[in-house]
Amino acid sequence: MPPPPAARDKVLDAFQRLLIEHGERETTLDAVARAAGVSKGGLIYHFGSREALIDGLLGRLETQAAADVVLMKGAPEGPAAYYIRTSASADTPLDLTLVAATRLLQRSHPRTREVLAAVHDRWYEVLRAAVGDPAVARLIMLIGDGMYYGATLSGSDAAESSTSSVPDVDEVLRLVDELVRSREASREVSHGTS
Amino acid sequence: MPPPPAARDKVLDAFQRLLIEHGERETTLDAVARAAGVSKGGLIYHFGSREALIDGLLGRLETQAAADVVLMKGAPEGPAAYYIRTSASADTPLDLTLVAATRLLQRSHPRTREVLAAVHDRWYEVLRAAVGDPAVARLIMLIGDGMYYGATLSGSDAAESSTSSVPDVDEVLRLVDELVRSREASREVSHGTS
DNA sequence: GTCTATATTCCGATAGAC
DNA sequence: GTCTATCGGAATATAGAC
Repeated sequence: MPPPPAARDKVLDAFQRLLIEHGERETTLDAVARAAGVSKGGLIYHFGSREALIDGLLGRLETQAAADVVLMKGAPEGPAAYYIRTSASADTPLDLTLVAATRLLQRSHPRTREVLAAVHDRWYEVLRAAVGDPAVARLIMLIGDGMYYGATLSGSDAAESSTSSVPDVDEVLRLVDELVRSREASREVSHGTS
Repeated sequence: MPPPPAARDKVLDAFQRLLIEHGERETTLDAVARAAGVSKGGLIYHFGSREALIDGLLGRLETQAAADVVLMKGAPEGPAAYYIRTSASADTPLDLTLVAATRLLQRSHPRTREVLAAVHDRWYEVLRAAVGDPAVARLIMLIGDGMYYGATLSGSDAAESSTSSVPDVDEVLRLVDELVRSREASREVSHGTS
């Protein structure tokens, strides 16, 4: 398999960047082509339509997410800490693709939502296998998702939150660890009950 | 003060609905006017431009959020449980406005992000005042935000999650309660240390 | 493969009747 | 206050040269 054409990736990069910085409305084929440094005709050669561009973005998301699941499973600090820590940042290639895809969310267009939900579910499966308790696994997902949401609210420049409602990652990890240990302790007391 | 004109609210309702169901791109002035049952000229009379429509939406969000803060402070189950519980649903008037505003998020347009961040910060202040520990308050916010994010991923129709990664609200509340009590216990042991 | 030029549809906003 | 009609510009997509 030959190396993938660089132009395709440049176009997808520009597509993502425009979605994040200027929203769906201003992300026209013209603007994407200009930002990618190609002509509109050149863009259309790689992605035959606007829909094809979205498909390309979702395909990239699935690839990057699959690679992330591998990293997550093998993370030295464990999948839970890995998930929370990576959810706090918003500047890795996967983060950019994820935020860009979120900008395309809408009810009448199920594909984007389906891919996002599928990726989400795969992360959950890894978490569930790592921590025994499904309820705790779900809670860890919620915390990670909350950090991800907060990262999209602040403008990735950081250091501009009005109050100190932005949490520190290590602080969060400490609390989660505390909860997990508290749960294990309470299970030892009444092992197998109810 | 006379009762506010019904047409304005009908237009804002349609604006929100279209943003949520069809995204920013398809939410044109034409489509909003049609969905609201008025003509384009009639819409423009109330909102002189597209920007004015967005301002109207953000103004409504601030009003509804302020009312929600009052309810949150006086909630019988406490602000923390109230916040988590309301974050799980996505069909109250406030939820609709919030999700619609989220569809307008983009870096180059700071106003939407500022309003969303300000609302977020006010909720945090109530939480912080209710639970003593700021770290726990931040964690509760994260969990609520995570539930909100999950609610936007599933298509509000519910009952269609591929795996069982969607958490139950009461289960989450139980875990949070467990963490709060575990924290209080550990503080009694070493009160005021480090 | 990448470009320019063009066809067609549609959007936001204005003008002005009622 | 609410409507119809319309202008200027922009968006998607196609045709075809290089």
